[in-house]
Amino acid sequence: MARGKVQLKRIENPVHRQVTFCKRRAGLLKKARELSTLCDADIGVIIFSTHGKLYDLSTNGTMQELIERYMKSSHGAQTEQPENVNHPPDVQHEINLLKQEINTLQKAIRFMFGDGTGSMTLDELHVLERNLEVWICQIRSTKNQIMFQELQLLKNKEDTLMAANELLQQQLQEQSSTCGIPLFKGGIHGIPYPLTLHNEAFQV
Amino acid sequence: MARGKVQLKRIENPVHRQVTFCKRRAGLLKKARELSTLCDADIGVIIFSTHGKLYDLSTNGTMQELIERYMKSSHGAQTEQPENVNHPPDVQHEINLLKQEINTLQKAIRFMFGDGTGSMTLDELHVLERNLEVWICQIRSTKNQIMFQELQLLKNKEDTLMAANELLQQQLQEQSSTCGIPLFKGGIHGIPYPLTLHNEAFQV
DNA sequence: AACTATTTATAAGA
DNA sequence: TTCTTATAAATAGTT
Repeated sequence: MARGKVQLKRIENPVHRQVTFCKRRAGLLKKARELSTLCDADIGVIIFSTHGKLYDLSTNGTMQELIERYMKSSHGAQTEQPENVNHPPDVQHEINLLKQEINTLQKAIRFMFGDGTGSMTLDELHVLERNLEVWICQIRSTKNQIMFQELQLLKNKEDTLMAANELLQQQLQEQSSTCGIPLFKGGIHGIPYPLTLHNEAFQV
Repeated sequence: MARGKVQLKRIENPVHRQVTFCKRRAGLLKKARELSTLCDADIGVIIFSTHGKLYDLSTNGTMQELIERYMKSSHGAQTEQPENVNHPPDVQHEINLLKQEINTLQKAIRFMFGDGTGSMTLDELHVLERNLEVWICQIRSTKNQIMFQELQLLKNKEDTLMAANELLQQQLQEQSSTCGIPLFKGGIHGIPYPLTLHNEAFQV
């Protein structure tokens, strides 16, 4: 783009091509980063050079995450052969509702980070408050579920350990009575459950 | 890049942001195609707009193929590191905290939209719950502020209207006593405050 | 969507 | 490779 117009075809001179590749690659990645920053977009760029060397960039999170998101979204994506699909009105309505919700959420997140002033209307705040309450309920329910599962897990562990303990005690007892060697002063019965874990984590 | 330098940060005006997104997205994809053509490179670009809409381009073959090739090559790739170079440790700490928070928020939003399953740990859920509670408090406070302002506004309006009423009544009275024409049967005093608005919106 | 005044990117040269 | 610079391209603000 300077000192001469460029022909839009493969550069045959390999040195020239390599130099251009470096420069334009840097330019492309810079543009991608700028677009991401300015417009709050999530962008990934993958470049394989002629020689198969990989250069990549993902502006938010890892490329893995972006690719996963891509896999989920790619049905009917705006793949650069633009076929502007006109949705039927009911679908469009659904879409509009979702967009509105996303918009509210974005505003909400901005609201949360400090600038809390004028950006949201009373109605939006009201809706958001309701949503957050529902959200908290879901979270509490999920927390309970998780804690319950862990509790069960621990109980199972406890049972297993108790059974193991009993077995070990029996074996010890047999051994000591066979060999005539008491293992502890006062005999084994002074320490009723030597290996029992007294777990009190969930006894609140 | 024209008619004024651009600040490298999120464009707050949503209309402006959308326009810039369209223009620069087109620019980025064009650059990608040019680089691919000129330097015989294999390039893929994935763009998610703020609203989650997907735009993509892959210059040779399908994006699927490119992604597969990426998966194979990505070990030790020339990944563009977001200048994570020498931050002082305290700054790095701050950055890490923010990244963690962003991560939690992203998970949270995914959580909220249905898939509420295993993605979040108990600790993350706990933190999120706390944050949401704080958030709700802020929202309630903002709502109160807004409502209080509106209340003041309405009271002022009421005062103004009452004063206007009184003035009008006086004028009517003078007029009727001057002309000797009673405007209503039973005289004006039968309707004490004809123009008073009985606003009960905030008397809950 | 079209128009420009400017900024940015970069091709060629050093 | 890196820098410089003339020029092509991209695009911010405007209509």
